[in-house]
Parts: sequence; C-alpha cells; structure tokens
Amino acid sequence: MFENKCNFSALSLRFLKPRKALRFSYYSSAPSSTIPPPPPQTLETRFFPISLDPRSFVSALVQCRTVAHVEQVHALAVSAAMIENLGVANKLVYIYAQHKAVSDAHALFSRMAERDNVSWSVMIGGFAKIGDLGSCLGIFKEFLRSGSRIDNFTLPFALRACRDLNSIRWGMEIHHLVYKSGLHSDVFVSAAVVDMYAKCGCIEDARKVFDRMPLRDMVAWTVMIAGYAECGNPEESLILFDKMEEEGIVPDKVTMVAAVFACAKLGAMHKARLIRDYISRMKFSLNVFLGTAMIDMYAKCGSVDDAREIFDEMRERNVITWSSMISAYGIHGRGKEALELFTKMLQSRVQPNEITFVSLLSACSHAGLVDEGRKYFHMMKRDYLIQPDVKHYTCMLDLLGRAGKLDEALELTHQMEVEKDEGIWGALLGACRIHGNIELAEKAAQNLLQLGPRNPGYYVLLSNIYANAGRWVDVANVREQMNDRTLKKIPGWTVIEINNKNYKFKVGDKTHPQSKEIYEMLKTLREKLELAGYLPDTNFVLHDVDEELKAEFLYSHSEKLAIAFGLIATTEGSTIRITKNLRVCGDCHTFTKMVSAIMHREIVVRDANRFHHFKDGSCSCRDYW
DNA sequence: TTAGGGTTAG
Repeated sequence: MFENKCNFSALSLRFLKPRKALRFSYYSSAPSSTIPPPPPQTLETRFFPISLDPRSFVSALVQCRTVAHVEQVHALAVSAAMIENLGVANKLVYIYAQHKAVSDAHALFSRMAERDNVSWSVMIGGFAKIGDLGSCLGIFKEFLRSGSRIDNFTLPFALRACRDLNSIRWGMEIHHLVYKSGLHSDVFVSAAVVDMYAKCGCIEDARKVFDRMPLRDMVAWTVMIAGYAECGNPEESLILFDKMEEEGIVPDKVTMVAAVFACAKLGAMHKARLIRDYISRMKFSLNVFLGTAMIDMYAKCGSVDDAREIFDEMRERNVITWSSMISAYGIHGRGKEALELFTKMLQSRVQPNEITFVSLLSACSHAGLVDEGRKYFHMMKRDYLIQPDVKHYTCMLDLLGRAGKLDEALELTHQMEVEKDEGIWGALLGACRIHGNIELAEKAAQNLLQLGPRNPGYYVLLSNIYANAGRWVDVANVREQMNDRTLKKIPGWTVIEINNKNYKFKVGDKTHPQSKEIYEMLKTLREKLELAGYLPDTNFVLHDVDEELKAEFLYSHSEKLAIAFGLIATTEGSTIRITKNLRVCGDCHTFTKMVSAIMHREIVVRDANRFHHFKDGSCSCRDYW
C-alpha cells in the first residue's frame, strides 16, 4: 500500500492551519476505475492525506509552521518521488529559506537535477534573508555561469546583496546586465539599482539611473531621498522630497523616515518642525521606526524636550528607541536623565545592547559622572555579558580623562584587550588638552602618528597643547609635520538658520550683505563684555603673533560672527541656534556664556561632538567639553 | 512573487 511506502504515519496534521484544510484525494493521477474512492478525510486524521498531485505538496508546505514540519513533508516528497517535480522542489527550498534553515535549503538546491529562475531566486533570497551576503552573491555568480537568463525576480535579490556587501564592482556588473537585458524599464529592478548605487556611495550614478527611469514610484523616490542624506547631502534629500510631492507621488511612512533622517543630518530645527507638521497633517501614526527617527531628529536639531515628547507619545518602543533617547540626553549633557531613562528601560524589561551602553557611557562622560560610568561599565560586562569594544573603552578613557584621572585612564589602556585605534589615543590627547599634561599628550600623539591618521584635528589639538604651554618651537614642528603629510587644518564654519534660510560664516567672513552691522554688533558686544570682566583667551590662537593681533583673530571666529548676526536678525529674547563643524574653541565658549547673560538670550550650539546650551552665563556642558 | 526604514565613542 501507498501508506506503507511513504511512511504516512510520520506526519500528523496538527501543525496545519484548520481553515486551510486540504481536500484530499488518493491517486488522482491514476485511472479512476482501478482505484477505490478515497475514504472521507478530516483534520483529525492521524495519517498523512496528501495526494500525489504536486499542488497538494506545495499547499502543505505553505502551511508548515516549523522546520521540523518542513522536514517531514520533505521526507514524504522524497519517498513519493515528488521531489523531482520542479515546483515542489522550489517550494521546499523557499520554505526552508523562509524558516532560515538556509543550509537545508542549499543542500536540497545543490542536489536538484533541474533548476529554473525561481530555484536560483529563492536560493539567492534565502542567503539574503540570513544576511549571508557572500553566499548570496556566490549563488548569483553561479547562476550567471549556468547560462540562465536573468529576470526581474533574481535581480533585486542580487542587487541587494551588492548593496549590503558594499560591492560596487559586482553592482556595476549587474547594472550592466540589467541594461543589456532591457530590464531597466522594470520599476522594481531600477529602484534596486538606484538603492545599490546610493548605499555604495555612488550617489551620482544612482541619480543618473533615477533620472532615466520612465516611471518612478514611491519606493524609487524614497531610496533616492535616503541615499542623499546618507552620503552627506541632506539638503538635496529635502529638495527631492518637495519635488516628489509636486509630481503627485504620495509618501508613506518609510519615505517619511528618510526625510526625518535627512533632517537629523541637517540639524535644522525649522525643517524639523515643518516635517513634524507634515507627519501630523498626513495622519501618519508613529510606528517604532518613524518615532525613533523623529527622536533622533529632534535630538540632533537641538531640542531634547521635543525628542522626549515623541518618546512619550510612542506606543511601541524597542531597544533602538530607548538607546536613541538615552543618546539624546547624553549629547545635550543631561547625564542624570540619561541614567534615569536607562533604569526605566530595565524596568520595562527591554534588554540593552552594546550601543545602549555606548550611549550611556558617553552620557556619563559628557556630564562628568565618573562613578556612575565605572558602575555601568562593570554592569555591562558582568550582568549583560557584553564584551567591551573599542568604542566602550574610548568612552571610558574620555570619562576618566576629562575628570582629570589621567593615571587611571592610562592604566585602562594597558588593560584593554582590543586593538587601540585613533579614537583611543585621540580621547587621551583630548584629556591632555583639558588638563595640560604635555608628557602624556606626547605619548598619545606618538601613537596617533604611528597609526598614521590623516585627521588634521589631532595635529591641531597637539599644537594647541604646546601653544598653551608657550612651546612655540614644538608648535612649529607640528605644523611642519602637517605640511609634510600635506594635511591642512579643516577650515571652521558656523551655520545659523534665520527665517528658513541658512547663513554660513567662516573666520573673518565679510561676505554677508549685513557684514557692517555684524561687525558693529561685535564691537558693541566686545565693549559690554570687557566691562563685565571678559578677557580674550589668546591661548586658543595658534600663531606666534602679538597679543593684540591674536585678539583680533579671536573676535572674527565664525561662531562669534554667527551669534552677532543672530542677535541682529532674530526677535529679542528668542533662542539662537547655531551649528559648527568643529569643536567650539575655549574662548568662543566663554564669550557665548557671557553673551547669553548680558543679552538675555538662550544660545544652542551644536558642535562636532555634542550640544551646548548657554543660558544666564553658564553652559549645559559645565565646561566639560 | 521580486525594490525602500530608526540608535553608537573622539
């Protein structure tokens, strides 16, 4: 009997969905006269009731809930010789892959005598699903060698693998195939090409493909918008977002995540508010992705309170949401609140990950919470079995170093079991700048130079340390080294957003149409500040020039120009927000504190690392920065 | 049965 041959008793029907019960019939392919009519089957039937019809096997596979179930149907298909049917075999590979049993999928795939495009596609997709992109691409290459014709089913999988592997070489090759086969008219394929180029950093190529698409749907626009933001051109992202609307394409939540991400990169509060209004107007509910992106956007645009409002509004929060909010408090110097939130996170039974701890330790560091930082560093290792990586150590060094515990910081560098990178030595060098420790600074710098960094910031830091100590010969040496390596100091700039327009200032900038008023305002400020006891801190000027000239240099720093313009161009009492590409210099920090008191203004400064909130003569960083 | 999503040090 067929039952014996196939060992039907091996399979129970318990895992099949009741509503999708199969209508079973035995031997449907055999002549009906020789076969007795099948007994009526119900879900309670203990033995397996699939007919020899391949479709029946496929239906059963779709309903498998676990890999064990798939294995049972698989065994059955083998013994019934049904495995030779391409449809059944493909479905088996696909279902294995969907259950992330990719090695089973691949074992079966390798044994298949015949394969069609669906076989290859589901196998490529299987490896993509578990993130084994190397194998994913390997299968695609094998597919090409087999002489099969690519189609719009296989290509998106392969392009996605190139994207995630950052393999532009293969990406370009596949793009060429797309073009040759005429499949570029397929919106799915072309959107995947655009995404591949954008994420591999070839934004111009992405744009070319995008512009040539005969039809651009919402996904195509979304990948283009996200691509620009990621490669450092968030302005273009937001221009495209407006353009998309003009063309009548309605964005969805994923598009909004991309626009919000662009806003976060740009750090422009006015845009952030516009985007939030838009999201409310479109009645997009805050899912975990959109909500988390908005928390980050507000944090990076300077309003941690707006970020918290979004956080409180969200119904679903995961580890990324909590980490983003902790990081938001951290970069604004509100360490205590970061720690409180972390406690709440644990109470909500959300498991912190290694990124949560980076955010937490960095929050401790920015707020000078040394004991707490040590405590959480140990907790991470002991209670959560997270091995500290180089980022955690950098936070710890920064924490100890800022607090003046340079010996402990140095001791930690001896203990750590990770490869020391530029960041590690850079953090130590930064600490030496605050505490004027030249000996350790030289050791850190030596290691930095050995690692051969191309970051001019470190050289500037070292030369500042020498300048502080009046060691002008050493300052000149550092400069020479920079010249030898053809490194140039990154020019500083500050941006201020006024009435939805950005104004960028460089040191000594006189290009602004209201330049005359700006310098007049600076002069007034200078008089007021000096009356209040302000003395320019000329140690922050690198050049070995006389004190008066140094002071002139200081007075034309880009952040001072931007603040002066802010005082002219905004209404009295309103907050001034500026963004700087480098770290704020010590003199500008003192200057801004005093301006906030004398002019009764809150001034929010985003620098390369964090935010400073100046109010009533003090800064949220408590002069730790 | 094919394309797009959020967090991390200095």
